[in-house]
Amino acid sequence: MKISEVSKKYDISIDTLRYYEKAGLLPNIKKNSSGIREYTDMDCERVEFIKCMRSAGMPVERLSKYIALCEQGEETAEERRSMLIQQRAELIEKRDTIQRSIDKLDYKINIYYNTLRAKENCLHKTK
Amino acid sequence: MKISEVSKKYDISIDTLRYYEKAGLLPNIKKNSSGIREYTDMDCERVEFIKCMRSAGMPVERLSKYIALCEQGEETAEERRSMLIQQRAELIEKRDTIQRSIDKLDYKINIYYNTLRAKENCLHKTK
DNA sequence: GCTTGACTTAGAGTGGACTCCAGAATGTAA
DNA sequence: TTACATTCTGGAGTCCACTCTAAGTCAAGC
Repeated sequence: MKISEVSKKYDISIDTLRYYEKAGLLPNIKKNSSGIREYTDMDCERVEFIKCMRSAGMPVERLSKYIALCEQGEETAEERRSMLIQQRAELIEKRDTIQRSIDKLDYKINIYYNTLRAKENCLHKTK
Repeated sequence: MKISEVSKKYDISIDTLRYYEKAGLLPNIKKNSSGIREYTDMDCERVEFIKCMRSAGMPVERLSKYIALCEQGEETAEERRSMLIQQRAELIEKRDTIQRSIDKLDYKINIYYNTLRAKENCLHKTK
């Protein structure tokens, strides 16, 4: 796949794909004789994983470190696994923080609702 | 309350508190005769709300707009409410995105677990 | 052969949210 | 009263994650 196809498939800009590559998130992308990138299926899977992690806010640098470990082979499996566990813990924290905001918003939205209804009610009565 | 106390209470840096003020998130902070800020209980409540929303990623600019509406009085209640509803929807989206990442991580962590266990098992047998 | 469009690079620019700094004034404790 | 901490202001600097620009290469179609 060429870069524009990958870009469309995953809805990630071409610039961003090249940026990720420079940042070490997509090592070893093959290029044809005239220097044009050719993404393999494995590259695409990686793009998908990156997209998923980035959308949850995992920093590019940490992702880069994780992928570097992947490239080093089996002996880094344990370390990679513990990175993922760590990341998972952070995301759970983040999710819960967001949930608390949602709860606060629900509370406030309800107050507005009651206030506005009370007002309307009041208008009704004075009619 | 003085700025350093507010800073400690909510774990927000003094610089950030002043930055929020400049950005319109904390309008009308009173200052004493020598120009030193004195935060009222209402200011503090606002700081807490800001902290909650910011920790969930609500942009400073939107927060600033919301607070400006608050300052305009009752006739903006409807608009404020719909801003909160909108924000709530975005946070639910965000929370779900993070959940999908967590699910993906769970899946991967499990694969590592199985792989590592299989390896260990193998070592056991060859002993 | 020439244009068009997709690709390449290195490097500069942007936006958001802080974070730090210099220099001045004010407050507090020994 | 001397020293040290805290506050103030305006503005500069930083970090992250892109995003854009300029200048160039290459393949396909007319």
